[in-house]
Amino acid sequence: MTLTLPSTAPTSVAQLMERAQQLAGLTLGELAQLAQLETPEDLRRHKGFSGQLLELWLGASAGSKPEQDFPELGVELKTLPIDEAGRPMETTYVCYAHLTGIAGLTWENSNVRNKLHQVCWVPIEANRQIPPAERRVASAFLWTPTPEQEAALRADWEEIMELIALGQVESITARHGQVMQLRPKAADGNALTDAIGRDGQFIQTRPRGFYLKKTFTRGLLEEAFA
DNA sequence: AAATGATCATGG
DNA sequence: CCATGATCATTT
Repeated sequence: MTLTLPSTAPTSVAQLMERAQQLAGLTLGELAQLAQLETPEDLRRHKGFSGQLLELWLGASAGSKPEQDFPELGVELKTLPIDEAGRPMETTYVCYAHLTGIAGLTWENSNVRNKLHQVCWVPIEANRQIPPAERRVASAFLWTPTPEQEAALRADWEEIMELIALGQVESITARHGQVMQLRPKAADGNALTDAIGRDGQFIQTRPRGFYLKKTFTRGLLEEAFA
């Protein structure tokens, strides 16, 4: 059978995962060609290529929205670059971190929890030695945090958000958090945004985002393929 | 070698 | 600038 681009969003989680599973074993080059797209020689200036290609193949709504990729299904799509041993090569970006107006924000209504409540992970071979076009999509899997995983995510989120609320954002480094960290997330070092300063006043600082640490996503791969 | 901090492209 | 898609590249 011929693989064709979906014209509509999946209507069920099962259909989404079925679509994802059909992509396993194919290369990014093959998927790009079938979608009439060019595969970049390297991802240096095309960092979002893999993710956007998979969005297309799974029927995710295009564009940038602070919501899930499949809002009707409550599912977020994440590609996960893996090495030859099947381990994550990079941390995983979760979402932008608001640095002001966070009073009353709780884990339950946070963007992080919303995004990670249900994720369709699509591992992709990503060894730097393999040209993007030859990288293969691996077996996708659906994940919902276990109570233990959610507790760990929540603890990190609460620790980091409290520091932000207390005006300590500039003292937060990627070393904070056991499974999730806060790191710069911007076009360049000149980007600045409002944050709360040490004395409660507004300050300008580099925009930040939440990222899942590799040890965490490595665990997800292990439990999915154990 | 691994991890942290920095950066690239795109659309609204 | 915010937010999406992430990976790059310098520092440890």
